[in-house]
Amino acid sequence: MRMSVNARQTALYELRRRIISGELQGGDKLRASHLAEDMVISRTPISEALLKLEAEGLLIGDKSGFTVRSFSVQEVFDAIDLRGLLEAAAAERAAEIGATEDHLQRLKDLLDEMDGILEDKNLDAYETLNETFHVAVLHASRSPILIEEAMRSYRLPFAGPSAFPIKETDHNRFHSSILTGQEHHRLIVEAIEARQSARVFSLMREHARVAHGNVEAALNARHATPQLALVKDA
Amino acid sequence: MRMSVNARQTALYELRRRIISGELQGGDKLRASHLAEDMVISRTPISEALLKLEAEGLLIGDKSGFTVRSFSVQEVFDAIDLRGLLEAAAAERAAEIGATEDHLQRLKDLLDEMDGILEDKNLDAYETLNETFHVAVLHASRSPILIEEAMRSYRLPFAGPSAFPIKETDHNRFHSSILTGQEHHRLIVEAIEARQSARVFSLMREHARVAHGNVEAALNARHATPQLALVKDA
DNA sequence: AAGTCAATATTTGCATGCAAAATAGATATT
DNA sequence: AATATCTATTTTGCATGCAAATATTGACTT
Repeated sequence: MRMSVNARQTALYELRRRIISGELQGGDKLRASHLAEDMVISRTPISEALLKLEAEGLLIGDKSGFTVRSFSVQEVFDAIDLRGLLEAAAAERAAEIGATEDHLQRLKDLLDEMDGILEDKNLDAYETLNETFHVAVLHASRSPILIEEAMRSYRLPFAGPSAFPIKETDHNRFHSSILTGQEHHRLIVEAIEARQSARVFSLMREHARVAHGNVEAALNARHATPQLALVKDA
Repeated sequence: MRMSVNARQTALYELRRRIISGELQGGDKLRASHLAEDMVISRTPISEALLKLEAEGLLIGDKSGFTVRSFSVQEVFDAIDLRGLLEAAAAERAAEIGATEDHLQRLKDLLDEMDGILEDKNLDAYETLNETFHVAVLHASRSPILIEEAMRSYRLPFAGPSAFPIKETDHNRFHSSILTGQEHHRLIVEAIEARQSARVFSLMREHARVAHGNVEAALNARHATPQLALVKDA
């Protein structure tokens, strides 16, 4: 069961995995003592992990004990929009201060690479690269505060830019939402380069909303998508 | 030294206090063992507090040990703008969905109360009420995700809506920035009531920027303002 | 059946012990 | 003087023990 060298990491990663994989359901009460026994480590690193995951927003710590948080559909949408908002602010800032040559080149390279991947229909690889692209936009803002906070918003398993809950269930929709997304990416880089800060703000914010439709589709399909394990049905 | 009933709270609050008050300087390395001895509690609750404060952004946890984080002036501005952005999103949402009668009434009551306080020149009380008002705007959004995240942005001692670093040093400026702020508040409530979401977004975002000037003034005055203790000079 | 309360069993909060890691100090080497 | 090497000291990571807090059971009452 032990997954990494030290107990602290074991506790944090394994616990997070269990939560976002759906192995632990929203509402489940967590017993530090039981978890410790289960992972064959002591309770000390477990408590620490519980505290961290509470700060991350995956657990709710009422007095005496932690409970796995569950999210309403509206909260899922809000978390996605929040990510869009923060990314939009970063893109806006990048346009305002002007992206460095390096940052701009990196964005263009990523665009090209993603184009290549789309031609090969290698959709799995796109998922990863998509997140890389989003992070590259954040970095173009050169604002540690914005970068930090936007990346924090990625932690909820359904909110990050690489969350495609329909990947398994609806291949067509997945493919077409990727095509739309890639179109957005191109416009976003273009707007940053042209220093159109207001425009890139709108573009980026809207770009995140592509995910709304996907979440809805996945929920209708009622397939047990791990990324939506924490979504409570109405 | 022990300040509250249980050691966990003692550790967290006391440690946070020491950081925000400037008692601990940016860059200082924290020794759990020393802190524990100093607060007459064991190292366990100290470690937990360190972890929490790292998640809060006040500490940086490099391998083996925590260091008090310090912020550049630009980072202070960015943190203020981030708060403004999140509050703006909440106000926008409130306008979009329409604030409930209760929320709107609460906002108006707070406006009146603040007016009264300004007439009495009771500026200290204004500080608290100002934050209450901002929180009331957040709640009008009825979005737990937004509320949570915006309030999180208040934690940095210079970023929250009740941070007036010039309160002590420049009474005139303090007073006039409050008057401007109160003007904004009125427009913000008006815009929420009129469901003018785009307008209230701009208003709220700009409202946070009042704080920029105050920070600059306080830094120029070079008085040791505790709220700016973590700001590293260029 | 539902509520009350005592008795019991779990579970947590927190101190502490100890091995391992990190840091600081001292001494030698270039 | 700067660098490297070894040693002594401090500090951390984590397990564990124990009292206090919490949850659970079940008998008893309404």
